[in-house]
Amino acid sequence: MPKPPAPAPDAGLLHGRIAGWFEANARPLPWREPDCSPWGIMVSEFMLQQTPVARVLPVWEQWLQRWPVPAALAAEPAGEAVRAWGRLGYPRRALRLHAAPAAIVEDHGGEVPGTYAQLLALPGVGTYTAAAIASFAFDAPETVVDTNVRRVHARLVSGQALPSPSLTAKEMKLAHALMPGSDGAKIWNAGVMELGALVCTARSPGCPQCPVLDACAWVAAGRPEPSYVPKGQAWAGTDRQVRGAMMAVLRKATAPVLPQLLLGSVDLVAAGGPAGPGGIHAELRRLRALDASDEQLSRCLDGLLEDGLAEASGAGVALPA
DNA sequence: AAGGCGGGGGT
DNA sequence: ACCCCAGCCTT
Repeated sequence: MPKPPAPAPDAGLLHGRIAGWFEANARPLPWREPDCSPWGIMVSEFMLQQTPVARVLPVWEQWLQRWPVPAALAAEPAGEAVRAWGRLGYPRRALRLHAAPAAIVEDHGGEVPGTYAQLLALPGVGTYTAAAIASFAFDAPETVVDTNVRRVHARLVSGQALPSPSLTAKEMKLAHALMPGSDGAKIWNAGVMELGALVCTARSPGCPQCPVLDACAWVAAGRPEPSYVPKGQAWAGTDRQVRGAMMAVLRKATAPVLPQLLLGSVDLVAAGGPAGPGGIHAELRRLRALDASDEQLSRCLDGLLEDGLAEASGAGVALPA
């Protein structure tokens, strides 16, 4: 009788090792506590889209205290969400995290829905976030693939230093194939993510601490260099920087801001106002310090209005009501 | 498939 | 200085 080819890799071994490592090494994050609501998990997932855990923690605590259920946030103006978002970055996420509860109230009786398809239909919820909420909040056997998971799979199974620039169908197929039975799905999803975040990091992986070091294809291959160089995002001088500075002004403002102040056509001293640190005046000076052109300032303000991150209010501009 | 969209801490 | 982070949406 011919010997069947050994499955490569031994998924069962990986499941046990990573689950054991996770139980012993997982960070105590509040959205992982057993009593955390699906809403709390959903808020964490929105905030964690491209923002590291350490910066999310304090803002998440404030949001959950202020808006303990989706309906509480849905009842507020969008601008309150944008203001409470603070400096987490990508403030469009705050708009979406404000719009999602409206859809939850409208379509799901105020309760975060529990299926992948229902979640995917919510504003700001893509394939990753839908799978993550379904898995972590509802223990649904969905396949969660984020940047950490992709990197772990690339190394452990594919022998590559880094995953491809964008998620491919082949990667998703591999991720599905590696999933354990539904009993272990949640721990597997969370465990692989945590392994990528704490040990199998992008820059300097802690291979000596890895629970699956002996099974790693990348280590077996001698840890080859990445086959491509990730393209970094420019920052200085970009519209994103200017938009961010304008949003910082609007968050600090307690009244509509005259557009001439944002566009730089009025002298700040002549405009008066409080000069103390931390106020709107300080944020305006930071905006001016970018030395953006009139065209760029105008383009950025128009963009913020277009995006709904700001709106006209009387003679000025303010966060959306 | 590619590009826009924040911001800060680690290296 | 540069890199990276629990991505999503539009073109």
